[in-house]
Amino acid sequence: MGPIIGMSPDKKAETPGMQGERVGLRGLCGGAGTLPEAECGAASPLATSLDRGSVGSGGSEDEELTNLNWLHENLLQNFTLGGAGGAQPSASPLFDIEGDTGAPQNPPSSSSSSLSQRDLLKSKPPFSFSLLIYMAIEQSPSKRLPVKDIYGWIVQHFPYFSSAPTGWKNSVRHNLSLNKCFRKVERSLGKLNGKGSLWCVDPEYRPNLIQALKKQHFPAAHAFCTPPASTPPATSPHRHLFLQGCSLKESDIDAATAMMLLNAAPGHHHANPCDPESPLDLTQPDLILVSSDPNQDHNYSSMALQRCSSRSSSSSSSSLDDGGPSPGHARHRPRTCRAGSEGFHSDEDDSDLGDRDERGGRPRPAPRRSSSSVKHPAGKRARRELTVNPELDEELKEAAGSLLHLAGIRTSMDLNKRSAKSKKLNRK
DNA sequence: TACTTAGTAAACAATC
DNA sequence: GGATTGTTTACTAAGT
Repeated sequence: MGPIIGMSPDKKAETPGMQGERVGLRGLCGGAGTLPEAECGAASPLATSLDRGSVGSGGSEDEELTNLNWLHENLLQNFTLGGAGGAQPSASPLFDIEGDTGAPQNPPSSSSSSLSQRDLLKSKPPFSFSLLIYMAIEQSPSKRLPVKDIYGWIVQHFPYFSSAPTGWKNSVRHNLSLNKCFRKVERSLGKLNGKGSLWCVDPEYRPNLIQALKKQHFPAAHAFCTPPASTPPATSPHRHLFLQGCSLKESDIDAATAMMLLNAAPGHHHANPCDPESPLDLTQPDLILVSSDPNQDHNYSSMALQRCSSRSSSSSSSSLDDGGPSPGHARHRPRTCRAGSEGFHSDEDDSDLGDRDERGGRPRPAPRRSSSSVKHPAGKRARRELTVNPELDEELKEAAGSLLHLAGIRTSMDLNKRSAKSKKLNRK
């Protein structure tokens, strides 16, 4: 292989702006809201999660309300710039968020922004490819997508990629292959057309991705509670965002996140881990592994949060690393375990030989390059024993109960308690 | 400075 | 045969 010129000149050129964009987009929190379904579900050919929730398993009310959708509907949409009066159907989150001010360095009231909407459309999204893929998959009704549809989703929601060199597709595939968060699912036998496999989010890593999204955006939401020197003009979309952001306390945001995490807690080892219709049961304590309390957050170090302040996208993904199911392994990884999006990898995976067979079913040929480095199979599909801290678990359950109570939701756990209580009363 | 992570480019094989 | 998909390696940039 010849010398690789890291990035093409044009991409290098856009990099400096990226930083600013990312800073600004962290401010969007809407971005969080930008789990695109929040504002563009109507425009998307893909069903919204709400639709899925109601259609999917025909689950109970609890199930629906404790779903990720709950967050979208009750919190994240509040951040959506275009939320009031209907979002622009085809607008990308980026577009929505940046609105007419664009330059994050400028306060919302600034009218000196030189970024036109066209420029914004050409701006690179503030999300890592991992998150983009995650969002795309999560948006799909079946929670699994072929690569092609992932491309499509990304292009649809981030017009930047429609005009970008096709290298990003390579990056997407690269991410899918290397990222442990994504699993390949063979198409059904009666597949109609198309080649390749379907990709889904590994439930085990879903909390990591959610956490990454959260960390990428929620701090920014908090930031919006600090009014700029001058009040945004009434017509500014940022005003909406600003006001909405102020209406939410950080605790509320954490609460929502906790619910997300509860909903997506690892350990949901369904018969088919990628089966979106497999119900989640909040009453199973072992499923709750992630705390909403930063102090209890063993998966995501505060360091990752700090990183988030300066490098949104990267930090979010790096936090995934930190937050891998094997806390404590994230750091001091041997450099041999590297490449692209291996941020989700952990050490034990590196020793997981035969992993590829499980994933793709295709035996890997001998390394093309006679490099001296030891080959480390991706080990992406390694399964780990998830240990649950009982205390943490209990706290989580309590927190979850409180959150659900605040949200007017009764978990089945709660209901069980109540029923038990009523039984006691009845006995008396 | 060393390390980590994300992104990119490229090569290659398999599949459609 | 060409396009697409999936995997892997190598490298750069940026952050810690």
